[in-house]
Amino acid sequence: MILKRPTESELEILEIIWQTGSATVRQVNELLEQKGRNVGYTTTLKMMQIMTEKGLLSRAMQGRTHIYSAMIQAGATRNAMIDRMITAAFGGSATKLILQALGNHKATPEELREIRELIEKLEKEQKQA
Amino acid sequence: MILKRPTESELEILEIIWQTGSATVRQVNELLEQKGRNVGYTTTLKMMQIMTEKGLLSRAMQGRTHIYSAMIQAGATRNAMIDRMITAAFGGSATKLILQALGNHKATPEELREIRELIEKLEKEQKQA
DNA sequence: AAAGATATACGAAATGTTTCGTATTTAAAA
DNA sequence: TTTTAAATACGAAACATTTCGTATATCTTT
Repeated sequence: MILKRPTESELEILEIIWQTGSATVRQVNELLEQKGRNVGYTTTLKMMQIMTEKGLLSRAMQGRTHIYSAMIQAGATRNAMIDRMITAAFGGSATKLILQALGNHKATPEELREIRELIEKLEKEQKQA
Repeated sequence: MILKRPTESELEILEIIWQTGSATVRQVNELLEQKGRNVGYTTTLKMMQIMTEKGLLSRAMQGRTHIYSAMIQAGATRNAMIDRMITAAFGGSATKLILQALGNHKATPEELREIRELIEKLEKEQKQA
């Protein structure tokens, strides 16, 4: 089966399951509510059933309850999203994306240092190669 | 009227109009085809009509042809996309997005230098403040 | 045991997006 | 002038996404 990329709503659910490791429908629904996303229980249930059909989630019975886990990884999914965005809106240039993100979000000194260190590491690797 | 964010297809059209400045339906349709996006002429027409209703495009008559222009700016739209993505998939941290993008796309030495210089500039600004 | 709470299953309405066929008008070409 | 080409308008089909109501089963409480 071909893995379609998750929709916006599916991503909200995935985010929760990535954070918790695994969760029941009720848990996901309550966490969504805490996030201000008010949606009926059966809606969340249906979403998660569909996501299971699509291969985004898997589930295991425990008593009469399903425990859901993510079948796609957070990192890989985020990378795919970044790729798509770079292709769709940044002319294929990751640098453009990064410059735009850097320019428009106040980063703390620690964050800037963290990014700079990664760049310096990458530059060092390039020199060696 | 509330501005909804553009859909995927709408973004493709916007990208073209941002690049060309303005364009007719036929021009957009041909550029889409060049990009391998094969879609009927009337489909492109309808999309651009809808986008005009939504306030994403505007148009001016020239002879019997409409010349379309973008009503939303590339930079602002890209920022909004980045924001949404950071919120939806990176726990609200721009740094996480940047680190992930940096880690997964081979940047050329020039690109790395460009990013590093922006960071150094931002760090200098922070010291002054 | 009866009543209530809590699960899943599933159909289908509501909404949003994409695609295109057909009608009509106008310009260009034969 | 007749035909062909090229433009817009518009309805509606085809899909995809989101939402929820209702049915049914199973636990839990009274």
